[in-house]
Amino acid sequence: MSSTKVTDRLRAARSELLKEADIRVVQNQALIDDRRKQICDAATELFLEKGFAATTIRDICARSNVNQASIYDYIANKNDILRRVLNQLWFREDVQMLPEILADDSIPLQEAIERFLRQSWKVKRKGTLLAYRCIPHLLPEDRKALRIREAALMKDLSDQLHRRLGLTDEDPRLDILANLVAFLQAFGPMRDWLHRDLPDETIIRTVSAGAAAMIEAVKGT
Amino acid sequence: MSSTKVTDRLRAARSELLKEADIRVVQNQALIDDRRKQICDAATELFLEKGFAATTIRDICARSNVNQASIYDYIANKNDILRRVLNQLWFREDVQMLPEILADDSIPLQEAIERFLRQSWKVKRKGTLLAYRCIPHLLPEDRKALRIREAALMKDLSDQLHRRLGLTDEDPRLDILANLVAFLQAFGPMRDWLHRDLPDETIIRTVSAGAAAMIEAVKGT
DNA sequence: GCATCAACCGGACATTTGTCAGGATTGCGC
DNA sequence: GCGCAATCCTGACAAATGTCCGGTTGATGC
Repeated sequence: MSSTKVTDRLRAARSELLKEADIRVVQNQALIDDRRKQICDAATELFLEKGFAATTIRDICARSNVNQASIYDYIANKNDILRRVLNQLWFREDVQMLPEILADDSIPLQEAIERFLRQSWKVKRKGTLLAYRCIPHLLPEDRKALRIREAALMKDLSDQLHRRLGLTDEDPRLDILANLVAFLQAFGPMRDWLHRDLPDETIIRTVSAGAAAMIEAVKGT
Repeated sequence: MSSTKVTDRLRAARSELLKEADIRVVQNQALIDDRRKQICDAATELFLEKGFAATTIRDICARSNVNQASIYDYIANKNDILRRVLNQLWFREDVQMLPEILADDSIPLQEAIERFLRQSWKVKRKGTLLAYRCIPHLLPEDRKALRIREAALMKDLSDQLHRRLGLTDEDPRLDILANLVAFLQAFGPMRDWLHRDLPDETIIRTVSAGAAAMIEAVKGT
């Protein structure tokens, strides 16, 4: 299981976006991009405030200043908006995934996790929240795409952990650890209603140290 | 900060249920209890399957075999159903809270967490899932009740950890750890779509060991 | 100044939703 | 068998929602 292979699988999984409808009413591509950004920005705010199901097209139109009829010249339907928002916020190209960081052995485990969480919380907070909250509203095919992506990520992550710990044989606990670390990515976003008074940096460092200890603990059987 | 005081605060927080409306149409209390159970059971399933907002009163009536008009003789409205369901599943009296278990020093840290997670996952799985998913749909006052309860729990938990670790002065990281452990309660329920092939016991033990290591790691600065 | 066409929008549609009034039904005491 | 109170349910209402038809506006090229 060479390192390039890992990267390939990751890259493949990464391109596994949710399928966005294409609409051929408006032709000016720059305009389309503009309006879609307006729409998705408004939708993101609203989905986070009120949830997907409780947000109406009218809400989105009002906040984005797009006409209720015109909005269908830019998006196919409400679910299409959710897909676009998730593609933007959850499948971000500009955030390194943890296995990528871990592949560089010059970075200690704890520091790697720290870097991962810091990036993720800074730039993907909303996306994480949205993903965890909106999974039930996705269509089965979209949920499948998500699962494929996540499974590939987990596989690479557990491979990297395996390598880092210098284990020789399989250990099912690695899968659990991989899932745990991924889950911790949601800790900050999901529980910020409870510890809004603590500085993010303190949280990031404590969680990273904890995660590293958790992983190291596997070495001692 | 005596141990009895801790228990008092916990008991107080525990009684902080969400307020259920009382309706004075039907008088037979046994009947009321029966019907409410039917309704809440059906609602629980549906909320988990389709989410709160996407579930209609008609859905609940159909699955619970309660008439669409009669249902309002037993519950006040849709939100009232959610409150009752959460009171049943999330505020359970029959699951020990972690601070209670930790108060008994004869139980090692890891084993205490293990016991907590095992109980919680066996009996509160649905409740946990529901709570995390439905918080956005609660009315502000209900969310406040939840937050009060959770804050009290976190305070006690971090006190117990403080005591267990034998620390002498305050450490803000204890709050974070307390929140982390509480968050891990949701790990099994929330990510079971990804590791359905691993046996629960393996997961519980790995997570508990990890959590214990995470906590111990604080001692070594 | 006019024709053309891309972009915009007023208003409406069919449906679904939460809710409940008021009549129908049931079971019980006598 | 009758009367009565407790429970059930038919059917409806107003409001809200996703969607989009068909007309209007405005800029551009001539």
